[in-house]
Amino acid sequence: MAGRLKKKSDSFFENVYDVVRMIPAGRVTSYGAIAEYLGTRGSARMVGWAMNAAHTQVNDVPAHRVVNRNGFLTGRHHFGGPVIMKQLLESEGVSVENDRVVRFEELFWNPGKEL
DNA sequence: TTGCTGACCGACG
DNA sequence: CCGTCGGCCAGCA
Repeated sequence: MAGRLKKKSDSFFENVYDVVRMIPAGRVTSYGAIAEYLGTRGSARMVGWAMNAAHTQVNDVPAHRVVNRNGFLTGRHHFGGPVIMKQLLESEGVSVENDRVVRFEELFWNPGKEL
């Protein structure tokens, strides 16, 4: 069998999407945490940029569960609406106030730790 | 092809 | 305390 069971991520983006999809509902993570899990801690920017490309993906990428290190919804403007991200999070039971995730530290999901 | 940008993070002064 | 800069990598003109 020639090989690869899974295409092992042709792109760095695929890796990011895979991690983001693993985030359980009602939980949130940060760009840096994903980057660190992928082994590229310094490339946290690419994680955010991957989210931008995620919009082109047919698969549902819960990018709304990804926030910055402070728990602020930095990318809320990229969902097609400034309140979409907030509503999605609240729909999953995550309280968002002042563009910030309430009890972010409690809801924080570490991909390298939880897995 | 080269160069710029980008939803971040951490360090430094 | 707050402002600024560097780093990382991939997509796009």
